[in-house]
Amino acid sequence: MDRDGAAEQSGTAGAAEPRTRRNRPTGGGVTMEAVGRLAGVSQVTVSRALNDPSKVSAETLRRIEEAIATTGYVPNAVAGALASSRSRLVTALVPSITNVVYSSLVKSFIEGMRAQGYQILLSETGFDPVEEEALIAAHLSRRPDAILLTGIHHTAKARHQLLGAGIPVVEVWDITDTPIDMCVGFSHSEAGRRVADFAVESGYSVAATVTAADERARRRARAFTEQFEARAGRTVTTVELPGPASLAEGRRALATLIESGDFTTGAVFCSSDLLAHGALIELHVRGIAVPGQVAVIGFGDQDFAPYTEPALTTVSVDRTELGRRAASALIARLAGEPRKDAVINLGYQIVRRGSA
Amino acid sequence: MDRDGAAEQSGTAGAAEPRTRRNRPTGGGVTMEAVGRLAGVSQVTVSRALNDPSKVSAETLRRIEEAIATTGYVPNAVAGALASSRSRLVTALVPSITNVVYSSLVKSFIEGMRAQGYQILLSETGFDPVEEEALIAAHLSRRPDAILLTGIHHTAKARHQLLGAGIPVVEVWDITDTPIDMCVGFSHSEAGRRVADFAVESGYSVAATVTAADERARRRARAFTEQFEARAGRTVTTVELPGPASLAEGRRALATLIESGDFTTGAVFCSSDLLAHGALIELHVRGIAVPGQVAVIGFGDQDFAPYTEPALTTVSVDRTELGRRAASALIARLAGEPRKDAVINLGYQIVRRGSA
DNA sequence: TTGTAAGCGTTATCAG
DNA sequence: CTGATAACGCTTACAA
Repeated sequence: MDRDGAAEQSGTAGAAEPRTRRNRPTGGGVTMEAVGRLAGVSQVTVSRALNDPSKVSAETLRRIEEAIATTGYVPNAVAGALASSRSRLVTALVPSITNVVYSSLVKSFIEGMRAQGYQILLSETGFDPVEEEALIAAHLSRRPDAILLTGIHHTAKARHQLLGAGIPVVEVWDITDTPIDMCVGFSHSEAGRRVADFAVESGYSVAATVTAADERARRRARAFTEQFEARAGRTVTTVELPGPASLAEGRRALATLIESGDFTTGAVFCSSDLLAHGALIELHVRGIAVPGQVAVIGFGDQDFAPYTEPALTTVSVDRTELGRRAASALIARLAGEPRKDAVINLGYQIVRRGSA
Repeated sequence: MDRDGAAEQSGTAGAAEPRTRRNRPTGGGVTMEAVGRLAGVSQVTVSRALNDPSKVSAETLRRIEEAIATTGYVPNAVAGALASSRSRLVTALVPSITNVVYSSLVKSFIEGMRAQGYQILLSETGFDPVEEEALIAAHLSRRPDAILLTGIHHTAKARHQLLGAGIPVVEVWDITDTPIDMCVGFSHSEAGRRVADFAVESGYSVAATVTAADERARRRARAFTEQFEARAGRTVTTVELPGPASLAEGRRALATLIESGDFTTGAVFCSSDLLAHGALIELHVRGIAVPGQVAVIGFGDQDFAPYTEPALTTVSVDRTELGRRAASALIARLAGEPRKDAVINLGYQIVRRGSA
C-alpha cells in the first residue's frame, strides 16, 4: 500500500485549487480531511467515526481505520476543543510537585480523571498565592473543563477569574464552609487540637512544635499550641522553619531544641513525617530515648512512617481517597449532575505507633 | 464604570445581526472582539496589543488594557494555538510523579520552560512502554511544541508518531548514541560498573544487589554484578523486587538477605536511596554494624542521604541540572537554532559517606 | 448513513 | 498605526 496516499489523492483532487495561506510547512499534521480523502469519505464522516462509530457503516469505518493507520493520523485536540468548547483538559495547582503529600494526592486525582478521558495540566505554586494567581490565569487560557486548587486561600483576582470562567472548581487539602465551588479536605486546626489532646492524654506535660513554612502547617501548630497550653498549663516551645520540610531540617530543629536547653523532655509535634523522621535520627544519634525521654509525632503518615525506628506516631490523611473524591466530584459536575455535597470532610486519623 | 460593558456595546452595534449557531451559552468567555468593542478598536488591534504592544499607539493600548481589566478578559490559548500552530505547550512523560528522582528533574525542567513562556503537560507512564505509547498519542493530540521523555526505550509506534509530529524531542535520564532527537542523561551500566569498582576497591569481597522493578535499575545492577564478579571472583547475591522502591521494601529485602544465610557480610548495592535507607534501618534494628559488617550503597543522592545514620554512600546524579539542560536544549531548538549537541552526558558521582 | 455549511477565537497576510 | 479577510482543523446543526 502506498505510504503517501495523501499525495496520490491530491492528484485525484484535480484542478488547481487556490493555495492556502500557509505553504503546508512541515508535514506537521495529517488532517481528518486527508484521512477522509484516502478513505473516500468526507471529513465529517471521519469525525463521526472517531467520536461515535455507531453512526458510521461498518465498511466505511473499516476504510477510515485503515486510512488512519496508514497516514498515522493523530486527532487535533486543539481544533476539537475550539470547535466544541470542551477541552477535555483539567487543570491542577499544587504547592509542590516534589512533595509526596501533594504528588500522591494528584496521582490519584489524575487517575480518576484520566479514566474519564481527561488530561491534567499540572503546575506548582510554591505555596505562594500571587504565583498561584498568575498560574490560574495561565491555566484558564487553556480553557480547561474544570480546575483543582490546593487550599482555600486565593487572591481576590484569582477568585474572580475562577468564577468568571464558569467551570467546576474543587479546592482540596483544607476545608471551608464557603468554597469557590466545591471542597474536599479536612480541618487543619481541628487536627492540631486533636494531636494536643492525644499528647496530653498520653501523659506528656511538656511539648514543642517544629513547623515548616506552610500556612496550613502553621495553623495546625497554632491549634496544637493553644489546646496544649490550655490543657497542660505549660508553654509550648515553637520552632518555625523558614523553608520547606526535609529530613535535614528535622535533625537541625531537634538539635536546636535540645541544645537551647528549653526542651529536655516531652512531646514534639512536627509538621511533616519528614521532619519527624529527621527528629528521630537526631535523637538516636544523641542517645536520647524515644519515646521515653522525647516523644515524636509526625504528620502525613507517609509510607515510610511505619518503618522508622521507632515507628512513627503520626496523623494519617487518606490522600489517595482525597484525590479520588476530588476527581469524582468534578466528574459528576462535568456530567451535568447538580452539585450535591459541595463540602466533603474526609477527616484524618491519629495513628499511634512507637514514637509517642 | 459599567461592569457589563459588552452588553452596552451590543446596543451600539446597532441592527439585528444574524444570531450565531450557539446561543452564547454561559458567559464562558470574553473575546478579543468584545474587548475591542469596549475599547473602540477592532479585534486585531487587541491581538496586537497583547502580542506586540509596540505596534499599537500608547493611547489605544491604554484603552485596551482598561477594557481587558473591566471585562476580565482571559486570552484563549486554544484558539491562539490553532491559528498560529504554536501551542506554547510542552509535554513531559515520566515513569512516576511521586518519585522524587523524577519529580525533582521535572521541577527544574518546568522552571526552565516556564521562564520562556511554555506550560508543561505532565503524565506518568508507570514504567510501562505500552502505557507510554498511549500517552504519547494523547499528548501529541494537544499539539505540543516539544516533548520530553524519560528513558530511551519506546515502542516502535511511539517512535514513529514522535517522528511524524516533527517537533523537538528530548530523552532524559539515560543515554544512547541514537536518540530520537536529543538526549541528556548518563550511562546506567557504566554507573553500575563503577559502583562495583568502588566496592572492590573499598575492600569488600562479597556483594549483593537489591533492585526495584525498573529497567534502568536492573541495568545498573546487572553491570554491577558482572563487574564485581569479574574483579572479586565471587557470585553476587541478587534480590529483585516486584514493585517500586520504598523504605519498607528496603527493610524487607535486607531481612530476607540476612535470614537466608547467603549473605552475612559484605556490600549491598541498592537501586535507590529509599531502599538503602530501609536497609540501614533494618540493619540497625538487627544490631548489625554498618559499614563494619554490612556496607550499604544507595543510588540517587536524595536530600535525606547525608542525614541517615550512618550517612548514606550513594551515587549522585544532578537532577536539577539535568532538567535544566533538557529545557535549554529544547528552547534552543524551538528558537530555531540548529541542533548542536544531540547527546549530552551529564555523568554521575559516587559520594562516599559513612555507610560504605 | 453521509454530506454541506457555519462557526469556534485566534493569528497571519495584505491593504490603507 | 489600524483594519479586513482568510485560514487553523475541528464539531454542530441541518439537509439529503
